[in-house]
Amino acid sequence: MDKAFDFRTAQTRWYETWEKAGIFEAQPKSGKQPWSIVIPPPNITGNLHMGHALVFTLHDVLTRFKRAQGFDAVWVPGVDHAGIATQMVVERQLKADTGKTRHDLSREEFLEKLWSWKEQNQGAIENQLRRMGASVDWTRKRFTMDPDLNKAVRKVFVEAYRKGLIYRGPRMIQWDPVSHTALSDLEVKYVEKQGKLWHLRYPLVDGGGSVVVATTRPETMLGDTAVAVHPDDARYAHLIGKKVKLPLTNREIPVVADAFVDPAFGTGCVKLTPAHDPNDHEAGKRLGLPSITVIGFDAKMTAEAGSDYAGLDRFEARKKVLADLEAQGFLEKIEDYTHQVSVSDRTGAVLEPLVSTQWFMDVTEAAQASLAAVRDGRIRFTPSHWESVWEHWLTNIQDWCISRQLVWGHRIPAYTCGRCGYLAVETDCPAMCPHCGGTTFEQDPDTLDTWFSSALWPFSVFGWPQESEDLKRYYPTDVLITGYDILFFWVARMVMAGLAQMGDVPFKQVYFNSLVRDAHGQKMSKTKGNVIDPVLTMEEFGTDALRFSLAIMAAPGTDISLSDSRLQDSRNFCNKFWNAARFVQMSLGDDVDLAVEPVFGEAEFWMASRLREDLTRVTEALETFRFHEAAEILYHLVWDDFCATYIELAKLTLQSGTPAQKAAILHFLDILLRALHPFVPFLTEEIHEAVMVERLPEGEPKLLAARSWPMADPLLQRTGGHPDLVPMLQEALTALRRLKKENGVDDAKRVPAHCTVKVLEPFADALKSLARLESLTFSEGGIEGPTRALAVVTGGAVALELAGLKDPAAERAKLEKERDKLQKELEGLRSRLSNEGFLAKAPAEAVATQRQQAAEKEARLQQVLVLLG
RNA sequence: GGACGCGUAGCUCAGGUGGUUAGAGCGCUACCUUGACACGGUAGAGGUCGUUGGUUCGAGUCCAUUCGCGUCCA
Repeated sequence: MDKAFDFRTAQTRWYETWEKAGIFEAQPKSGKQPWSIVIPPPNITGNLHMGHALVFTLHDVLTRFKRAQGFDAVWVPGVDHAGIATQMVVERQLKADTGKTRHDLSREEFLEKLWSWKEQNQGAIENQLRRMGASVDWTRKRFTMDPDLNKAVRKVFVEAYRKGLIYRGPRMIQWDPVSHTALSDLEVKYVEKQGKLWHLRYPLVDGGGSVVVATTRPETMLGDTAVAVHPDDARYAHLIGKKVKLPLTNREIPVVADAFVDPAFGTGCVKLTPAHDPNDHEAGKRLGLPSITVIGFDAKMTAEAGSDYAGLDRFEARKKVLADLEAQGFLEKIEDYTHQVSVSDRTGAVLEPLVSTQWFMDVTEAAQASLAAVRDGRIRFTPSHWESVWEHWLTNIQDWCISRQLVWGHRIPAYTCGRCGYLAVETDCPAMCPHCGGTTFEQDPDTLDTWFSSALWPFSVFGWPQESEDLKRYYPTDVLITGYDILFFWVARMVMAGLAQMGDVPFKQVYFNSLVRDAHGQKMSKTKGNVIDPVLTMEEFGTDALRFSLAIMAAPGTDISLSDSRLQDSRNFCNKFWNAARFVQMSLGDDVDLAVEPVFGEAEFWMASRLREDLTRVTEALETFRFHEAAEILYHLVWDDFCATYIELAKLTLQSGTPAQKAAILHFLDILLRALHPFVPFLTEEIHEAVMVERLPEGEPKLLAARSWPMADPLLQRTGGHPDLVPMLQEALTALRRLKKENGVDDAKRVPAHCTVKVLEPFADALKSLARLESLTFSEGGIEGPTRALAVVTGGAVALELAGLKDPAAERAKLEKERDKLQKELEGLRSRLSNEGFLAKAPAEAVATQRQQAAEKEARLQQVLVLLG
C-alpha cells in the first residue's frame, strides 16, 4: 500500500466495478425485505451543485446502510424535464445559433431541438451522480417525459377531469410576459423594490370637489372601474354612490365602499382595477364591477387603454400616463415608497396579474387528506417543525393553475372537435366526436406544469398505471430526502397524488436536508462568487472527503457551512484510516486471515467494547437520520480509539504474538471498513481490496459494497477483561508524558519511573515504550523522595525519577493546588448531597451519580494528601 | 403584518424528554522528522452558553421579556 491514500485513482476505479457486479440493482426475487427511495430528479438543464452533493450523499449513505443491513434496497434515479428552465435554455441557444425565436419554428421543429438538447445533456448530471458514488439502480432509471410516465400523467389528468377536480376557465393568474406563460402562485416571488407612490386626483362628476387615490402602478388607472373607500371611514361617507370622472379617459366610475380598503393606507381612497390586480379582482367580483383589460399578454397596452396608449409597453405607458396626468393637473404628489413586486421565480420577469383562460386543479380534498396523513403520523417529518408549515400552507391552499403556454412538457390531453367545438378530455385523441361524429380534432396546445408530473414520481417510476411487481413491492417508498424549498412544489403534491391515486402515502418519512453555505455561513451565489463546485472539490480533496464533510455537518435543521478546512480535515481522516489499514497490512503475515479465531487480551476486550457501543449508536443515529452524529462517532472511533489507543497497545503484541493474537486487529479493521463504507465508499473499497480480499472466509462477497453491516459480527459480542483498565492506562500514560514536559525532559530521553496503580502492572512494557521510560517499578501505597515529579491518577499516582529536579517546592505547590481544587469540588458535591430538596426530588440515579463522584474525588484527594505527607 | 428558525470557545458548528468541572473540528501555544500516518505525534491554553426576569433541589436545555440575524407566508 502507498504511504498516502490516493483518492484520484480510487474514485475512478470502483464505480464501474460495482455497477457491473449489479450490486446496486434491486432484487425483487430475493425474499429480502424491500426498502426503497426515489431520487429528487435533478433538472436536465442542471449541473451538480453542492445542494445535490449533499442530497445524494445522504441518499447514498442511507441506501448503502440499508443494503448492508440485508434489505433489498433500491434507489431509483432519474431526471426531470424542467419545463420553463429547459425551454429557456434551448430558446437562448436557438437565438445564439440562428438568430431565430421559437415562433419562427413550428411546434414540431422546436420540439425536435428540445429533444436533441435533452439527449445531449442528460448524461452530464448522470455522470456526476456516478462520480459521487451514488449507488442507484441504473436499470430503473426514469425521465419525467418517458412514454410510461406520460401515460401516467394523462391518466391522472383525465380521471381528475371526470371527477370535476380539473376544470378550465377564466381566472386571474400570474402571467409571465417574457416566457409568455401562466404561472402558479408558488412560482411567484416577491422582491422588494424602491418605487414611488403616486397620488392621483380624480374629480367628482357633480363638480363637488375630488378624491385623491394613491397607486404604485399609475398605468393601470386606464382600467379603473371604481374608487373604493372603507364603509366606516367618516371622511368619505358622503362620497359613496357618487361618481368621479376618470382622467385621460371619458369614463365615469363610481365611488364604492368595501371593507378591504385600509383607511390608513395613502389617502384611504383606492382605485380599483379589477383586470390587473388580484385584490381589486376579488373586490370587483364582490361589488359587481366591470373589468377592463388595458394590458395584454405581451405586456403592452391594449386598445381598451385608448388610442393614445395602445401598443405602448406597460412601463412606457406609465411614463406617458404620468406626464399626461401632470400636464392636466391630476398628479397630486409623489412619494418614495418601498413595495413588493411580483416576479417570476424562474425568469425574474415582472409578472402581470391577468384574467386568462387556463386549466386549474381543485385541491381542497387532496389538501385535507394530506393534512390528515401528517397529523396521524402516516408521514413523519424530520425536523418536525416543518409540520406546522405544512399545516399552515395546506389549510390556506388555492386552486392550482396547471397549464403552461410552453412546448416542453406533457401536452394537455384535451381535444376540441373541429366541427362542433366539443371538448373531449381523453388519454388519447378520440377517433370520432361523441357529440357530432366529427373526426378532426385539435389538441390543446398547452403543456402541464412540470410539478404535475413530478407529483406522480414515487409511483410512476415503478410503472404505474400498470400494476407492476415493482409497484407492489416498492410503493410506498420508505424515505424522501429533499430540500425544504420544495416542500409545497413537490412534497405536498406527491402526497396529494399518492393518496389520490394509490390510496396510500408516497413515503413514510421525509427528511429535509439543510442548505449548504460557504465558510462564513453565507448563501452561495454566482453573483457573490462564493460558489463551491462539488466537481472541483472532488478533484481537490476526494469524493470521500466531500461526502464525509457533508455528512458530518448534516445536523437536522441546521445549515451547513462548508469550508476548505473542513474538507481538509475529512481528507486527513481518510488518510489516517488508510494508514491504520496500511499498518495492519504491514504487521500481518499471510498466516493471519479472517478465518482465524482471535485470542483476546485486555486491549482487545476494550476495543471490542468500544466498537460494540459506538456501532450501536451509529446504527441508531442512521435510523433516525442523525447523519452528523453517525459520522462523528465513527471519526472518533477510528482516530482516537482504534488508531491512537488500540494500535499503540497492539504494537507490542504484533511484534511477537501468535497468529491468533494478531487476528484480532484484522477483525477490528474489517468491522470498521464495513461501518465506514456508506460514508466513504471509495476509500474503504480500496483498502478492502488491499487488505481483506485475500483474507476473507469462504463464501464472503469479494466486494465491500456487497458485504454486511457489522453489528452482527460475533467479535462484538465478546465481553471480558477489566473494563476500566485501558482508560486508566491512558490516564497514567498522559500523566507521565506531562511530567516529562513540565520538567523540561526531552521526549526521547529515557528516565526511570514509578507507579502505584498495581492493576496496570501487566501493561508495564506498553507504558515504558509509549512514555519512553528507562524503567518502571510498581508498588502500593505512597511515593516518597524529593527527586521525584509526582502526579495523581485514578487508582493511585505516578512519578518520574529526576535526579536534578529544579524546584521541589514547586512540585509541592502543584500538589497543594490540586488539593485545594479537589476540596472545593468536594464541598460542592457534599452540599448538594446534603440538600434535602435534591435528595427528595432528584431521581435515585442522579443521586447515585453524585455519590460516586464524591467517592472518586475523595479517593483522589486522599492520594494527594498521601503524596504531600 | 403573521409564522418559524438562529444567536454556545478566535472561526464554523454539535449539544433527543433539564442532572456532575459545557463538547468537536479548524485555528492558537510549546515540544517532537520515534519504522502506519507531518494529510502525523505529544502536552496544553481557551467559552458560563445574546439580554433581563421567572419556574425548579438543579437550566445552555423549560416559560416570559428584550436586542440582533435569517427564512417562509401575506
